[in-house]
Amino acid sequence: MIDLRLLRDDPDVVRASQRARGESESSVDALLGADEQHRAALVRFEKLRAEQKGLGKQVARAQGDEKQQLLARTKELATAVKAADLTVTETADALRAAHLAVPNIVADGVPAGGEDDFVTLREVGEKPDLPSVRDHLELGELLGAIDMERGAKVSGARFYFLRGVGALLQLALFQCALAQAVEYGLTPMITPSLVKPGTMEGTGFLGSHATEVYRLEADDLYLVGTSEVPLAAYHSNEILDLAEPQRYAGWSSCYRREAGSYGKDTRGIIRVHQFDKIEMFSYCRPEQASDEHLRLLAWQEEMLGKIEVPYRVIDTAAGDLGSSAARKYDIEGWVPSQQRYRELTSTSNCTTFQARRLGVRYRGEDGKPQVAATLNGTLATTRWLVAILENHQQPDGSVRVPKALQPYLGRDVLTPVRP
RNA sequence: GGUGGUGUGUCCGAGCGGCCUAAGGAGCACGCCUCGAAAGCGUGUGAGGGUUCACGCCCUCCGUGGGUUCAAAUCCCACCACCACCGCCA
Repeated sequence: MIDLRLLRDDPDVVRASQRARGESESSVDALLGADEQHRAALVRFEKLRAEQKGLGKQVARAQGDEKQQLLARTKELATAVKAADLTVTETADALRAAHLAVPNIVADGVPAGGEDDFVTLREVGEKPDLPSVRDHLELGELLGAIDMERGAKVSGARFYFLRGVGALLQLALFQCALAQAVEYGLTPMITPSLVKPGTMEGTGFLGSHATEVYRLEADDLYLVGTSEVPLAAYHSNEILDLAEPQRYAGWSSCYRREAGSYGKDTRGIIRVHQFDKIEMFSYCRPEQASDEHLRLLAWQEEMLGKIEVPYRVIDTAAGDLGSSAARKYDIEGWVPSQQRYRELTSTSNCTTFQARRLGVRYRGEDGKPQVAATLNGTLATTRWLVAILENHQQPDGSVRVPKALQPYLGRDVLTPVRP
């Protein structure tokens, strides 16, 4: 949710942000109107309520006839108060709905436009020169590392088994990532994969992402699509000490319905219903957020360096940000079989947008609670295996293990289990 | 799954229809005392919102959501969490 005070003081900033996203400005005016109506309703209610409380005290003291007269008046008042209260509730609900409909204000410097209007900040690493290219699934099958066929037999399309060196490789990658996180002072976390509706809603994933989310109807719980959800809600309705940013690295399985992506990336483990991920999450003061964002990005690049995969860093355009983010950087790794870059990480600066909804605050210099800023960024996912396998493949189908992962895997090359 | 109990401010804890504008204590902050400290004494001590140029005034919040009443922390209903015991499973 955006800051309503900012909206009242400077609605044009919000309108400009909407234009950059390619979204309608009418939602801004709807929010302004809802805010005004709500405040008017509040004033009316509070006036009546104050009168009711005052009279209530007189009733308590009065006797006989006087009491009866007072009771007659307070009865009328009670009806009026009830009606005014109902109006407050209604306008509050309308305000909330209008509030939720306005996405975060785009940060200065974010490229305008849609999905294809990103700006490439840099390209790093040498693309491998491969005489013949096997894709990750072919390699995964040769190595006995990925079993899509049985994934489909057991669970359906877009499910898979990681087996043998595949399972070990993922664990090695994740342990490596977690070790880096710990080295930089992040608190490692293993988080719940099922969350309550309020948690899912509070983190903003029931908005435009709603169709992406698995819901367990019998228990009214949701499967998370990222540990960002439990990590963001972890400190909800708390007042934190943010002298230093509080940083976490959450390890969880992630579940996505991938509705509307029929036919896209149907081969292999690039787009699947379930995968694992280590997600960094940071709570900090708003004025530190953009520095913190670059810090998360640097840590992601360090991890990419460790798996020795060529990548590019892109500054996502406003129209492709998602509602919570003010700015988003993606790192895309080179996928030789597709001769293009594919998203491996994403880091978002949500400024105060997410924290406001979740009630995450800190004490400012004056001791008053202020809304915190939140940021998140990927540190490793199952999809990285695609880039690792393909970029380090050798003509015989074996795969070189990046140096940084060797200690965690206990070997420097993965060899086919069948020719 | 069943039965019973509990849920109050930073914490402990009283309150069980109307001076609750939430007692009392602890903690914390400041001040006095002191060479300094402890003890003691005094003062203050939550969040959100509305309104106002401002001082201030007002409203909401006693697990959550409903309800009863002129009036709810207090009564009723539902839900949630925690504790205890029983059952079941490992």
